[in-house]
Amino acid sequence: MAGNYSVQRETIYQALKSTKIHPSADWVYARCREKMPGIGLATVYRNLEALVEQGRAIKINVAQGKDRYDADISPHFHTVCPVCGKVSDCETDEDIVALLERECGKRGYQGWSLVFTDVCPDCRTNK
Amino acid sequence: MAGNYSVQRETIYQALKSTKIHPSADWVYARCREKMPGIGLATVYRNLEALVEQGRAIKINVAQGKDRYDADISPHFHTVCPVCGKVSDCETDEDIVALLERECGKRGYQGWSLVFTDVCPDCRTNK
DNA sequence: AATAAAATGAGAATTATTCTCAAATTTGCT
DNA sequence: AGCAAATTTGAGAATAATTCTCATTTTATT
Repeated sequence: MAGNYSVQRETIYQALKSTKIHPSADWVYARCREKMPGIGLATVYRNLEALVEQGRAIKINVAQGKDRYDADISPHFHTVCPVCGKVSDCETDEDIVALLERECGKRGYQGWSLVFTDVCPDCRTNK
Repeated sequence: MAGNYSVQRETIYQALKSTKIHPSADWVYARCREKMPGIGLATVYRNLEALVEQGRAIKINVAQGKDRYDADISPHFHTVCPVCGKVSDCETDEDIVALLERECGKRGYQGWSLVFTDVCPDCRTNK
């Protein structure tokens, strides 16, 4: 297999690793442009997908339109704010992780995703 | 509060209740047009959202673009096929449900969603 | 260094969803 | 039942997110 590396891809990966906000493609694009003004949006989309395929990132699908990405591939839970769509990490109970991993294996599934709904502090305040 | 009823809304709800495929808006649209040829696509989108707000349906966010809806509002798990995006119900372990409900309450969250990744039989065959 | 393979940037194209608004339906009242 | 106010509809335009195309550049292989 040839290829599999480009300056852009690593820049994108670094940008993704640098944050815990579970950014969308356009956030990553803006971040990358600071270091690499010529980078294209399509390149960002392409490489985020590539990172997911390579197992270096995960994609989180939530309402509010945009797909979100996360370079933290360890098994963990997320919350989504039903008002603004913000995705956050939340306390991840290791016993539940173990249970889900076991359940997943038992059923022959490839993975799981546990997402809680939680109005975020910002949206709770502005209400 | 006035309003809150229309022939269209009930037709859309019936269409959604009639299937277990967790359809997207366009599927519901096509289904409704059989009984009500003049119905508009925007009406379907509007009412699916309304049903979710009323707690009569849930929205399932998965990759592959389209949002999916489900008139089954009982707590249950889903699988998503990473190849074709199909959403299915899967065996829902009541002990895990109870655990997640408890965890949710303990944390003050409003709800949870547990989705497993599983290549569906069709995609397993065509490979 | 030469060649093949893969990735890029730009913008066009596609897809899903939301918005706008005049007309129609439904609701609440008398 | 009849009427006004409120809500909802259908059609198509508008928006937003993502994917595609393709000529050029970068990376990998010899």
